[in-house]
Amino acid sequence: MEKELMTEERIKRSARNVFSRKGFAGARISEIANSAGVKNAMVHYYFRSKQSLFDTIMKETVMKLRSIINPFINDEQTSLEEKIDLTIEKIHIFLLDNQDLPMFILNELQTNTNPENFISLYFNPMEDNISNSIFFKQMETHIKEQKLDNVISANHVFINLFAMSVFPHLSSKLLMNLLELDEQEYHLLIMEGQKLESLWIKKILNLE
Amino acid sequence: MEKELMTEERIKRSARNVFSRKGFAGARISEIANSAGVKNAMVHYYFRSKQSLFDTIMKETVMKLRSIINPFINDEQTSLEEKIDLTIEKIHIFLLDNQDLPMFILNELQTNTNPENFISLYFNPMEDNISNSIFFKQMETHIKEQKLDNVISANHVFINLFAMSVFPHLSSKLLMNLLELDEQEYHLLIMEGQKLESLWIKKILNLE
DNA sequence: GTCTATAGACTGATAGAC
DNA sequence: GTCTATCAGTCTATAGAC
Repeated sequence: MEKELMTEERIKRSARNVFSRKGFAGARISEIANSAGVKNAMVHYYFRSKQSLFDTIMKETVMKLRSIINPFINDEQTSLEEKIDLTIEKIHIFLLDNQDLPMFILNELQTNTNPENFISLYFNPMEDNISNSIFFKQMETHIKEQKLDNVISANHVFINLFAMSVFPHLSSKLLMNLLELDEQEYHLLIMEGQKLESLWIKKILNLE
Repeated sequence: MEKELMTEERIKRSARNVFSRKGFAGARISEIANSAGVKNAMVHYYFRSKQSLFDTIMKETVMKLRSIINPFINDEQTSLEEKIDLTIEKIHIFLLDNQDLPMFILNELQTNTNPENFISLYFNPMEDNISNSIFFKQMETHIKEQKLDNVISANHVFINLFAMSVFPHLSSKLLMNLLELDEQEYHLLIMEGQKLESLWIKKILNLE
């Protein structure tokens, strides 16, 4: 029983790693098994098939992301300003620990012939719908109050908020090369960037 | 001779499509061949192997992107302001015609065990190095003149400029779902976003 | 639960006729 | 240049011993 949980968890950890580096099609059961220190058959014993192992991993990962984001996105107590800071900070912290996650999600989304089904499989259309969140409504209200609504919409702000927080992690390898930075320098740049992004989004919104 | 070029071009067009949707590992020679209206053996006749077909496509695509970006990145005549507008505009136009390109490049970069080799295979470290471009130097000079250099660096601006122009295309499917927009609405949003991004980058830099 | 052995299906690549 | 046929290798998945 003790060992059972150990093995299952080791396989999942290895699978997270291999799937996010190679994608579903490129991942090999043998690599997942080897890297977990077990034989191929064990992977099938615990998860039946490659596809169901993948689904398990993906569901858990998205769930973890949702559990971090959703609570304060819908918190009525915090201000728009606080939410902006928090979102950017939480996303950065999460992605530093899960560097491969954005590619993991986007990659399989792209590969899938039916993206709508894929998204509805892992996301909850009611809870995860940003347009219905308190955050979104606060943003809309602010834009109207500041009379910015003839130039921007909440959608624009959200897209660029995600762009600025996610893209640096997503394209780290390419950017490190194009900007000629080593891993440490780039890491430092991302940390500095976090504060700047908050500042910029607020500047765009005439906040503070 | 006439037919030779036709077939070769049809295979490449089909390969571009399949590779960017499925990635290298997920792509099938048979799908590329079928979609091009030829038999499997023809793909090998013209391109010898799956890998060399992929390399050909990737090289051509990156070359096309470079040929669009590099000329005005290093144009001494245009101002910093003009370069910002132009970069954002050119990237948007290019990505509208090549929606799958960012994933195509990033995906295979991630998959590769040795990203440095991959990048040096398709990019030219001398010409494509942003840090050495006129654009980058103009940016640095401006930041110093405006005494912004204690808060931002040219690197930050470039990362976010790319983030804002590329990310909306990269994550279109996910964002359309999370924001509850159909293809037309999202397309309109991206077009509006283009002007805003130029404005925002300039606002950040105290330009105009 | 874990192992070895192997089935069964698929895929990239080549040979050879036309 | 284009086709059919087929090989050789790889990979997922299962059967069965322990």
